[in-house]
Amino acid sequence: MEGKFTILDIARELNITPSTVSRALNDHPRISDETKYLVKNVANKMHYQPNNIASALRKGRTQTIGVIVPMADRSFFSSVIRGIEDEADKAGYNVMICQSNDSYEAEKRDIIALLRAQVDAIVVSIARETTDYQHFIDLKKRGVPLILFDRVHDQLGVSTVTIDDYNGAFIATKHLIEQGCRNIATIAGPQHINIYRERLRGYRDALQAHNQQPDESHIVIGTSRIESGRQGAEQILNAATKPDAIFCASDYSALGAMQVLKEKGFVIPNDVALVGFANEPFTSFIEPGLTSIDQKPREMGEIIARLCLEQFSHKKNTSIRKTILNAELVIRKSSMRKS
Amino acid sequence: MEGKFTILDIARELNITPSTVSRALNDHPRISDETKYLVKNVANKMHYQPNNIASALRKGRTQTIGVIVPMADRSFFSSVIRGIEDEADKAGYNVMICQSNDSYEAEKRDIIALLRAQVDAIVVSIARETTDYQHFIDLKKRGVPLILFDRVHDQLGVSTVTIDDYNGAFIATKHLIEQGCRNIATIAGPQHINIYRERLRGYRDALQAHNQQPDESHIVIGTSRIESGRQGAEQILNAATKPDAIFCASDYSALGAMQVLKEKGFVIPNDVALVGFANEPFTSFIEPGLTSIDQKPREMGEIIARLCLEQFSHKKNTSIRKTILNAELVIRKSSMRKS
DNA sequence: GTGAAAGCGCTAACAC
DNA sequence: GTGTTAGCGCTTTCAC
Repeated sequence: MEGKFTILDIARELNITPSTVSRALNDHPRISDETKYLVKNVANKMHYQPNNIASALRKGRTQTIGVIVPMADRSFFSSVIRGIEDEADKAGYNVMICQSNDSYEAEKRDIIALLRAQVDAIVVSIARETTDYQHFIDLKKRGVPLILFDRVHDQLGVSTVTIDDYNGAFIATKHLIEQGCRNIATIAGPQHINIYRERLRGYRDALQAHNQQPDESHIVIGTSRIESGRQGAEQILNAATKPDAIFCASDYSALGAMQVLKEKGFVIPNDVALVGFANEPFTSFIEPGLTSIDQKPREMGEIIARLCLEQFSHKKNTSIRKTILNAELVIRKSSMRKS
Repeated sequence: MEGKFTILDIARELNITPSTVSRALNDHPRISDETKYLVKNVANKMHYQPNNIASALRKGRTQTIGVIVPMADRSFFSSVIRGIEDEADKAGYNVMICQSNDSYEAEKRDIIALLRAQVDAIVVSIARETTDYQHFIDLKKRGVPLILFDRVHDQLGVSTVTIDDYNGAFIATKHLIEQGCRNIATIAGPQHINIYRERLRGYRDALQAHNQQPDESHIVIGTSRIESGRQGAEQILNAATKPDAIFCASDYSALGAMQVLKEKGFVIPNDVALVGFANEPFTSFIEPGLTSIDQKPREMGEIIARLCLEQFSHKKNTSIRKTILNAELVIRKSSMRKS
């Protein structure tokens, strides 16, 4: 009972050929309106469902975009995916999602799975573990359109979509300075990942721009996970000079830091102000609310989808585009020392 | 540069026929080990990638499982998906994920998209808005294997995987009673959804089993969202008798309730104890930690995948299986009145 | 504006 | 144990 009818059935019904039916269904310009009308009518009556597999085989395209994210349960990533889906759906494209779980091996497996599924393009936010980019280079060689977002790698010569991480970190740090903080520490992310490098740079430059020199013992490199935030906070609190603020390159590390600060009896923001990065929903419902940087995930997803669609139409034209969205500071209690 | 080589290339190279190559690649029993070895060797050397589209067209199966969840960014759902992926991957199956966003229309669109993608089975956790089940009936008629999980509908005659929501609610309520609570309110979920009906029933029965009669003004029906928890808590606090505990059918409504309780100056758990449902990660990092019911999402996903694979092999045999997993109480500070 | 014919890459009877 | 043959359903060049 699967796909009961085929274009052949429609053709027979109308005493025309399958080619005409195919063309009519696809709104081919040289088919008369009458034929189109007739064909579509019969198709509807028969509840005809096109067999996309056959179409894909013939056309060599599946109308599917593959997406690999480190973790689908981070609101940032799932929102980006939603954005991609929205735009892709409008153009009749499907989206296939894989999670790398921040693992290099899983990321490679995911790429193979998506190739096996014959997706028309692959969209990736690179796994934390990944330091070798050969699998992406191979992808390019094979001619599969590749688009990177958020956690990107610049030397790959592919289109990327990111937010302005540098500026996000800059305005976050500036905000802390404006709140009167004079010893701003930071829990950064892995420095082999572009976004975390940029965030650290933004932090440093903001301090310098306001004539503060960063205290190197106040800069710790961690990951974007809760546990790493806990360790980072411990380490910072053990430094010679006490911090009065911590800028975290991730909401999750900020959360870990918040836990440690509370456990040790520090009052947030009065003793230590806190800023995270990503504007995950939980930032608004923990106590105190966590000031963070919004990354415009939905918008990002829509842009990514449009980039894919563009590549599909222009075919050869490999115009590489680097899109950088504005980061936006969302102020909550964790950093409000002045009313 | 896509899939450069085909079985024909391998066949020519070895002076055998494509059919033999196909059989060798698929470990057909009647092919000699030597031929298999030879074929696989050449395939490797050529970096041969099978064209699954062609295979799918021929076999009428795509080796893909479609999954529709209300929201992929709820940890519960993303963990279930991870479980499905793990098991599916072992059998060479892909997983295609769609989000209904709790919308009936989106759910119908998702089903069409998955059919268009010609998935071999569809796995669904029903959207909140959905009260008409015709689209699922249609699916069954078309012969597409359908498996429901968590938010299921019993009258559909399909395999389902759920946890024991009744018992989960029962042990949660019992736990509150054992902590000395005598006025336990509840913020339930939409009663047209099986899981929320069961949870309410479990709550009622636990009270009765301990000779407490539920106060009807302490039972409010909401959704599984934060805002609904806020409203529910307001309503319960306005009742004639004051509650000393609230059992929430969702972690998110529990979170909303927690916010309201804190804002009004109630101490949790001493004034009002709180229990949620789902064991979302945030339950462990809010203050106080939220006692909740773990739904074994990973396990659930694995079982779902295995059910799919089973259906693929038995083909016709429509043995319907209702799997019910045990719910597990995870006690945190929000309900600990006794040490 | 429509038809004829070939073929995308693979699989599965049916042969022997 | 391997070859022959046909075809999954659709698209697309080339005709006219």
